[in-house]
Amino acid sequence: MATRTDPLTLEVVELIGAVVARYHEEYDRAAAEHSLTGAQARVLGLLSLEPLPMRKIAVRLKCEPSNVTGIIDRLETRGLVERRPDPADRRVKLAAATETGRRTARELRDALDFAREPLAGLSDAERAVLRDLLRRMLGEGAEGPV
Amino acid sequence: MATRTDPLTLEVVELIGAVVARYHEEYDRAAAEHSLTGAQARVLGLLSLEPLPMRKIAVRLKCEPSNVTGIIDRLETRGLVERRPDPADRRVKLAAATETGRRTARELRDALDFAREPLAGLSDAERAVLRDLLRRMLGEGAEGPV
DNA sequence: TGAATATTTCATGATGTCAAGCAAATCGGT
DNA sequence: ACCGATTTGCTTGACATCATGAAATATTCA
Repeated sequence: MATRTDPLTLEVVELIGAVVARYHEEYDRAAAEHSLTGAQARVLGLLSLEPLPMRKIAVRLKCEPSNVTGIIDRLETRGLVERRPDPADRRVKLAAATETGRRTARELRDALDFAREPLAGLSDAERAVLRDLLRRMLGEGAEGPV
Repeated sequence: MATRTDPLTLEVVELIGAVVARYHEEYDRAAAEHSLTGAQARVLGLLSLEPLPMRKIAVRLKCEPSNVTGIIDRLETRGLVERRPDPADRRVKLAAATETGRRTARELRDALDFAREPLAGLSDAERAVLRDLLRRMLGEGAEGPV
């Protein structure tokens, strides 16, 4: 069994650190091209799929709801998102991407090279192996993707 | 060849997103146990290996040097880091971890379960495969680890 | 009615950028 | 070798974003 100090494990951990760094670089770069911050791009991506109450956005982002207020404020100011009342519960405000917001989110997804470029060098079989290893690494506790 | 929309590639990208999220959770949690922010923990980790000029810390963090000033200020206030003059160049200030800082950095590394826990389920052979796939994913452009 | 929920506001702090400033090193022309 | 101009390293200040926590408000639920 591997201890945490064996060279192979250490190298894998280093590589994962490099993947994390690379992921953020790409994400922030793509966001910046649309004058968005990473957090704004992430929320816009969520809302481009479906409107969400503020509270649920906070859960997805793992942050306080009061924080989400500001992020949505800034997206709303730029016309990418709008607040709608929830007909079922008047306490709730649904944040929804506008048409412009959905377009921006699509462009952002397309610009995110992290998906294609680094994986392009791997064959289908290798990608399948990678998928299985990552799945097992993340274990059962990892339901929802980002 | 895989397009960016084939289901396998998409799942791998999702899994990588999950790994990134998990990595940060673990890192920030470990840092918070020592009342450190993620950025502070990262800098302290760097400085526990060797003293660095402010400028080089900024390069490692990919941020402006003026930002590093504040981070080092806060670490210095808590006695984890000290500024020393560089004998070779009097413009330069070397940030160095104090004895307390090195101890904190060591405890932090030990508390970082991301290294052991998720990888513990993989055999040596599987870890080797994972290493090779990650290496190829990152390509040649990925010299320095985090 | 009273407790719980959803959102916002306010205060505060960490992190990030950029522009401006100072001190020290380096360069180029004489 | 000298001296002025530029460059380099760091800090400061102003400002925006992101994050937390406490308090206020409105609405729902028991």
